[in-house]
Amino acid sequence: MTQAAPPGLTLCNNAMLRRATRKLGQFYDDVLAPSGLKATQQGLLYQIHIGDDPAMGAIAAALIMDLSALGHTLKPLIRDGYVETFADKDDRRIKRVRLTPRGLVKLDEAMKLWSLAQQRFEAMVGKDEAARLRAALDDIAALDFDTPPAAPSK
Amino acid sequence: MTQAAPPGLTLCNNAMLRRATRKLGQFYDDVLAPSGLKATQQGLLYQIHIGDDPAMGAIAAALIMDLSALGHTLKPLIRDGYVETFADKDDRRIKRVRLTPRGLVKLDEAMKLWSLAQQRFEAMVGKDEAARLRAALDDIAALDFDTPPAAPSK
DNA sequence: GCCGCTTAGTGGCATATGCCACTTTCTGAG
DNA sequence: CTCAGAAAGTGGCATATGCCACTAAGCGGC
Repeated sequence: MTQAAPPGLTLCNNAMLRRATRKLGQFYDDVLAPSGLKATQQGLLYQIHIGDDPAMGAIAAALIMDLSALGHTLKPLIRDGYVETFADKDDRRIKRVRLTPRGLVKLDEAMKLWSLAQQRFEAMVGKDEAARLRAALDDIAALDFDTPPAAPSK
Repeated sequence: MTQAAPPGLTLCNNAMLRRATRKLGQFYDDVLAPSGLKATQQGLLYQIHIGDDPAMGAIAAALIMDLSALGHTLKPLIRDGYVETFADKDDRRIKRVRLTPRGLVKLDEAMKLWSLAQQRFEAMVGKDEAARLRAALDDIAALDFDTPPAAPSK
């Protein structure tokens, strides 16, 4: 099943985005299951990995997610010993995050599975189409919705 | 800020999708805020509205969401008196859902705000681009990931 | 009519995300 | 130096979503 959405539903950009996210999320989660990580967690570990002991705020900004949401999402990963935090040397307000050796191993394991999911997905929609899609999504992520309809001076 | 994602991040189709969903979700939620509904709730009310006393399973299938997740999401809406459920006359396993008069009024109110969000968004990315994006998302939603790489007979 | 299989939901548990109210630190103006 | 205001996180509360184990109801086959 999983038919094309009924005309009425197909019109809302946000609803369609969420719908596709649920679908794709289930797929990536399934493939990542053997690692015990969810796709969101794998993504978060990766984000931390490619950063240089990133501050929580920096991670949240990169992923466009609420700082507190990041804090919550980080908890199970800390609990399971994959990541650890430590205060910045110069600014004690800042809390930096890094992978533990165990987290690094787990990320490696997860990345292999991620590759499979990624490849399977791109084999179905086509590499070009996937790239186009990611570009479109990145554009959306970069939009500036602030300006209330009629933007004032500042 | 909200920079273009660092190269490394931009590669995961799933991560990019979630990231864009968070961003767009915040926008639609903001615009819908005056109604007291979240974009997800407005979407759910709408889905129920355009259906003919849809069964929970039907709604879940249309939105590609877990049946139990739908049940949970429905609770606050029932609590607030926007929707009500009733057993199907012929099959007592089936629980149908419909808007209450109050829910209908609230949906009308929310749809007006939704239109604003929708228009503002499409004004920024362009109507065509938006339509193209929705089509791509619908395609993803329609994919069949079941077949484990090498699909056997049955 | 009875039994096993399937279908539709429910409840509990866990993660994903957000917003808001605070607390702790920093910073800059005077 | 001192204090108001900004910046970075934390905790609590609420919704969004999923998976799994169950329960209740149809459906067939014999």
